[in-house]
Amino acid sequence: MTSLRSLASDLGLSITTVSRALDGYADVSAATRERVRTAAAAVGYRPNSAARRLRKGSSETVALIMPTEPGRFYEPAFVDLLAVIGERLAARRYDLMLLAARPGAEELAAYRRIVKDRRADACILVRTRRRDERIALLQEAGLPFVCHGRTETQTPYAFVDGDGEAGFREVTSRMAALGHRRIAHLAAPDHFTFAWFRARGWRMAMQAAGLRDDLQTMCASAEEAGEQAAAALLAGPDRPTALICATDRIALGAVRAAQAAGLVVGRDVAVTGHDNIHASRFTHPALTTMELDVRAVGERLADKLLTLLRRDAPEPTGDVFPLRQILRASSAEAG
Amino acid sequence: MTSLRSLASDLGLSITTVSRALDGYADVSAATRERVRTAAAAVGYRPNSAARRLRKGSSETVALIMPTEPGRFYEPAFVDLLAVIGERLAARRYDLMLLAARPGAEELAAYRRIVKDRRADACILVRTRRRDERIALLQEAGLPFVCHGRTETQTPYAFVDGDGEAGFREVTSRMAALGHRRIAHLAAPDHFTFAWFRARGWRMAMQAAGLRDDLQTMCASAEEAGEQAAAALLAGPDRPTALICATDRIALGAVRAAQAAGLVVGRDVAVTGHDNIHASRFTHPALTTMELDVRAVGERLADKLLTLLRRDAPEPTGDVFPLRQILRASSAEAG
DNA sequence: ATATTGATCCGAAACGTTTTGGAGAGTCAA
DNA sequence: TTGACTCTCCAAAACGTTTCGGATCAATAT
Repeated sequence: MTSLRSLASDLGLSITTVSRALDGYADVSAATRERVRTAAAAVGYRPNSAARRLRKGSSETVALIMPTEPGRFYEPAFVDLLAVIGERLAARRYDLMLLAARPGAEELAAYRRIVKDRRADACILVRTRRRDERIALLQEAGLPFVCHGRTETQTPYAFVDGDGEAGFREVTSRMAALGHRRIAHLAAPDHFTFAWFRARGWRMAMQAAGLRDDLQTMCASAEEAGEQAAAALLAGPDRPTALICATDRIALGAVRAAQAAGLVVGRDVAVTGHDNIHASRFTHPALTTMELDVRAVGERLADKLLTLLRRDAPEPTGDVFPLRQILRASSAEAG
Repeated sequence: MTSLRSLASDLGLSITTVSRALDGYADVSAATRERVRTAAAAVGYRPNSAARRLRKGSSETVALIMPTEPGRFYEPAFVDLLAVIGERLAARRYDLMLLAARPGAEELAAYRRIVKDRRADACILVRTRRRDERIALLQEAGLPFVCHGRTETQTPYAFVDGDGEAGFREVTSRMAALGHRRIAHLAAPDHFTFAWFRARGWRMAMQAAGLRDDLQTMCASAEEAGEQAAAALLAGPDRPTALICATDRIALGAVRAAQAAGLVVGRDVAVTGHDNIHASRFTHPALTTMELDVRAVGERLADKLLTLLRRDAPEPTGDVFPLRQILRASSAEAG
């Protein structure tokens, strides 16, 4: 707990000078600056964050509010994302504050509190929806933020997202090229932007291949939901020969439904997912899927936020990352 | 940004009185206390946290440092745990600060920084190891903390853990009761306390059943590692008929190894895990496993921490939660 | 009548930092 | 000699809260 005061008296300087020396003002001679800095380093001085925040009026904190669903919140590589973002922010002396709130009123209230009390200098939004009230709230409040995922809005905003549309276009046209004709899409709820883009990619590929694009069912991104949805599709009149699932969790359910229907996945029916969750490599058969570089995404998110936090804040921009396709046995393209 | 000052002048009172009224001191009459409180509620006054922290010398923050492995950090229901803890702490106006650090020197340095700079009033430790330097560091520093998981130490400390020993004793003796004689244990690295307890539970059940307890292999808690370890065991001279895996991820690998060896899981060989990860219900066959009540654990962790943070801090205590056994087809007991 | 007590209230200091608005000393030019 | 300018440095205010040590006044005790 060495304070600026004790440092100053040790050095025979004023508090002002020590403070400014450490902050690198031109105000203080190079000699004393060096002297102050070595002394500060020697005693391991680090400014008291509460005092600094009080004085500067900023919190040096970035908030991330997890939308916790009534059941469970599941985001594929969320923990890795948190770790990367946390590291990156810590390097610039920003704290990462984690909050949890149920989507809806409680969630918005949490954001409003952050704005009103200046609890954070910026926010990270995850699980963005096509219509996302959070965006407008933060834009009006003028609080910098960056989204993991896109939303539908006119005003520019900062985001990082995976290119689900291209990814699903690619996997779908691969299936078409393999000779599949009835290729169904098991979509996640389309108020989530990611689900909308993936469905769009599938549809575009179907149209490009001249195939009917009405074999689509929507279900929650969970194994049970995927199982039910797939069972219904497979029991229908025109049984699909390929199931393009919005997420790996849906795909795991679909695999089970197919097996329950007596089909051999990878031979009678192809199944593909998205996320490359750990289990996807170890199901039987292993799941064809696609993957985002979480580290790259996390770093980009943090970097974007940090630039927004500078004084000369530029226009926010969005980045879309390509997906890496992973071919496995469930789609009969590889072993 | 209503301050105590504006509130005071609005009410024609001093800052002192308003502050004390809000804090409920007996110092101020019931009438004015009520008057102040309604006024504060009306304008939505909330004390500036930086000022409060500066003055009180506490940070009103709880830190959680994720040990990020060189590869990836994986903790079964970590996100849910975070959400529950975050909610619970927020109700008492504590912030949850999330940091990431690689285990070892970097991690310890992070804890030291928290201690030295008083960045947090308390810590939550996850992934505790049998020999855990973090414990001693925090105990010496006198910083309150609570562990998710146990460690080996003489001094009392606060923890919440699942009763892995009982859980594994139970599943192992169930296997023995079903007639299995060569029951192997695929253990996680035994510097993790959880792995050590699970191995112990298995061993005790084996001895109680009069079976040889040397069929044990250690491997990382990942599918690949489990697959290799299981493959080796199954290729050995005395092929085990049951594989008790320390984690579901290991079990998923074991299932695959068994299938690769031409065995039918659930008939030729039983496989069980721990965690009840999402995928475990949707593998083929579904995985027998066991589960901890994450919400209960998270709430208990937070509550323990909050009591430690009171002035009259009592002796820290530890709680062990029972595991719920989940019988599925992989162990040929059900479904 | 005076001292004592209790109930309310308040002024001012303190927490540790950043920043404003100079002060003092030296240099240079006129 | 004076004025202007530069280079260093610093005193003091401010951020918004909590808390210490009274102050005021009425009621009660002596």
